[in-house]
Amino acid sequence: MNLKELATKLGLSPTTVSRALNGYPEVNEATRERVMAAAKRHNYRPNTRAIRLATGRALAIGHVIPLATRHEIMNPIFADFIAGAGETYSRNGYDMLLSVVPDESEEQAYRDLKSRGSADGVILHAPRMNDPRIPLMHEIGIPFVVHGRATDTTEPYSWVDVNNRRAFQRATEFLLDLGHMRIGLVNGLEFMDFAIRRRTGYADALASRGMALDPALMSSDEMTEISGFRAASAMLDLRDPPTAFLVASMISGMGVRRAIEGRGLAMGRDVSVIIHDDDLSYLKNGDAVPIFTATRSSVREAGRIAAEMLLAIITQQGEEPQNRLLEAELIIGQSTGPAPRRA
Amino acid sequence: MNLKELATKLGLSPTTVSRALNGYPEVNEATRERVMAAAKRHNYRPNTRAIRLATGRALAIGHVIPLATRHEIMNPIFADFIAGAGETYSRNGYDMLLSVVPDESEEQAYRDLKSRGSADGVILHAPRMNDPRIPLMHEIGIPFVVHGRATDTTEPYSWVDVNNRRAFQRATEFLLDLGHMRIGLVNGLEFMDFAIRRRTGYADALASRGMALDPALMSSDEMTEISGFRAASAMLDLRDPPTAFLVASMISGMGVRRAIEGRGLAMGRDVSVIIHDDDLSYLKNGDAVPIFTATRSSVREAGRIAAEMLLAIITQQGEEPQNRLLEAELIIGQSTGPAPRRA
DNA sequence: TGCGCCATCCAAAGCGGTTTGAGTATGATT
DNA sequence: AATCATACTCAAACCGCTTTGGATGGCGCA
Repeated sequence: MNLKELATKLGLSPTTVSRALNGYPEVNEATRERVMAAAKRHNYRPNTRAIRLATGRALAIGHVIPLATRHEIMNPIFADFIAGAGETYSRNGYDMLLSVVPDESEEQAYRDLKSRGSADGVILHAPRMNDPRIPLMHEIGIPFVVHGRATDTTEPYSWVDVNNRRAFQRATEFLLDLGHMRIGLVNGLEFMDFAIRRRTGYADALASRGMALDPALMSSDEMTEISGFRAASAMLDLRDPPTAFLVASMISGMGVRRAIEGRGLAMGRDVSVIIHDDDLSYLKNGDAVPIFTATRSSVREAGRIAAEMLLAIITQQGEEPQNRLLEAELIIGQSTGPAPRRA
Repeated sequence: MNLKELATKLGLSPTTVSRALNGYPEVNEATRERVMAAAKRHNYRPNTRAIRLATGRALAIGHVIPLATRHEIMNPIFADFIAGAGETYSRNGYDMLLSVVPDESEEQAYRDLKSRGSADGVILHAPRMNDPRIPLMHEIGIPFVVHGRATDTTEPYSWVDVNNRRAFQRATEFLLDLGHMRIGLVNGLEFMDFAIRRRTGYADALASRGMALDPALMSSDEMTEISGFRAASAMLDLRDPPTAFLVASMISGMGVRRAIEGRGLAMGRDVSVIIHDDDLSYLKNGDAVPIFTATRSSVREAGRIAAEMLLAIITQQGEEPQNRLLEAELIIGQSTGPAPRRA
C-alpha cells in the first residue's frame, strides 16, 4: 500500500494525501480525518526510502565502531550508551546506524556516511587526547556530538561528558579524609581522555594536601578484571603498600577485590576501594547497599542526553556548539572505611 | 557530486556511467576504466538513498532491541555479537540498523521495519521458549535468522546456536569424573532458551550416572555478579553443600567465586567451578591459563556466522531454512580440581 | 552491395514520496 | 455584478539512481 494507491482509493491526489498526513494547514480538516482514517485502516506506512530521497534527509544517526583489534575499551559501556541513545532516536523517528569497521577504515567510514548520505549526524565515542576525528568531522561538515571530551583540541565542538576530574578528586579527598595516606590508582589507558582527567583529579587532590605522587602507586591499563588484579597485586606487594585504591571501572574493581581478598585482607576494613561505576544495567554495583563505594554516573543517561543534543543540532542547525557536563555522585558502599592503624 | 554531474563531465549518459561502475558487461572496457578513474578522482559515492529507492532494497539489516526494563539479560553479550555481525555487514555493503524500543512496541517495530522498507532482514536475539517472534516473522514475511533456538517452536526457521545442552552435559560429566557428587547449577533465567538447554544437559549427565536432581542445588536468575553470589552463598550454606558449581556466565561466575572465597574456601581446591564463557572481548577469562575452567564459544563468531547466513538467505532467497550448531570447547583452567575428600 | 548481428551507448520510465506553482470554487468586498 | 482574497485541491517536477527498450554504427557474410 503506497501513497498513490491510497490516494486513488480516497479519490484524492497524492499531494493532498501527503499533506493531510504530514499535518500541513492547507487541507480541509474533514478531508484530513478521512485520510488519516483510511491510512490507519489500510495500515499505510510511508516508505522510508522514498521519504529520505525526497527530503534529502537520512533520518538516521551514525555510530562508527572501529573493530579495535587491539583494545576493546569502549565495549562494555557501549551497549548501555547505545540503549540510551537509541531510545531517543526511536522516539523521534530516527534510525540508528552502526558501522563496524576495521580501525584503518574509520576515517573513510565517516566520509562515506556523509557522501553517501546515510546519516544526518554522528556521535563520536571514546575520544582520545587531541582526537583527529574532531577536525575530521568539521572538514566533512557533518553535525556531531562527542561522548566525552578531547583534551588539547582547540576548535569548539559539542559534547556530553562526566566530570571525571572532579569525581576522582572528590573520591581521593574522601579517602584522604578517612586517613588513607597511600592510595593506589588503577586507571584506564591514559591516552583515553577520561583516564587523563581522572588522573588529574587524583593528582590535584593529593597536591592540595601537599602529598607527593608515587609512580609506584599509579597504573594504567585496559579496564579488565585481569589487569585490575595485576595492578592491585603489584601495589599490594610493595614494601609500603597502599591502604586504598581508586579504580577506573567496575570490572577492574573486581580484579582489585580478588587481589585484596587473595591476600587474606578484607576489602573495606584492611583496604578501601572506590571504583567508577557507569551504572551499567547488567553490572549492578549491588542493590540496597552498594558493594563498592563509587563515583557513579549513568552512561545510559549520557546516551540519551547526547542523542537529544545531536537531534537538536540537526534540526535547528546553525547554532553554536552545545555541551553538558554531568557530575558523578559519590556513593558510599561497603568497600571503604577508615585507614587501618599502622602495623 | 552525483551520477548526472559525473556523466556530464565525462560526456556520457548516466546510464552508461551507472553500468560502468556496477560492472555490467555492455560497456566498453576502455570506457569503464575512464569512468572508474573519474569516479575515483572526483570522489564520487553513489547516494545510498537513491539506490535504495531505485532497487527496492534497503541494504540494511535490522536488530530490534527491546528496552527490557525488567531484565537486561542480553546486554553483555550484545556488544560482541553486534561487533561480529556488523563487521560482516560492512564487508558486504550492508548497514546495521538498531531499533531500541519499549518492550510493548517490539512487534510494531518489526512490522515497521518491513512495511517502511528499512531493512531487508532481521536477526532475532535471545529467543525464549516458544518465542512469538518466530511466527511473527513468518507472518510479516521478512527474512530472518535467530541467534539461538526456540524450544517448542514447530515451524522451521534459520538459526545459529551453541550446543548448550552438550556443553553443560560435558561440563557436568567432567565434574563427575573428578569425583564431585554434589554439583550446584547457577543458571540463567529459565524462560530463556539457552538456559533451558543447559539445565537439560546438566540433568542428562546426572541421570546417565543414575544420580537424582536436587532442587536445592539448582538456581535460576539473571546473570549478574550479585545473583551469582547469592545463589552460590545459599547453596554453600546447605547442610550438604556442593563441591562444584556449573555457572551460566563469566559475570555470575565472579559472584560465585566471591561467595566461595568469602567463606575461606579456595576455588579449584575446595570448590570447583565451571562457567560458560562467551569469549567476550572485554571480559577475558584470564590469558595464558584461564581463571575459570569453561565451556567456551565465541559470541562474536556467532554474530559473524548469523550475519553471513542472513545475507545468503536474502540474496538467494527461496532456499529452505539453514542452521548451524556450534560446539563449545571445554577449556581447563584453574577453577577445577578433584573433589575434596569427605570431611 | 545488402543484411543481420554484435558491441556500445543512450533516452526515458520508473522507485514512492515531497514540494512548487497553479487552478477552482466559495464567500466576502466594493 | 465585478473583484478579490481564501480555502482546497491537484498536476507535474524533482530527489538520484537503476533498468528497460531502443538507437547507432561497424563488421562479417552471402
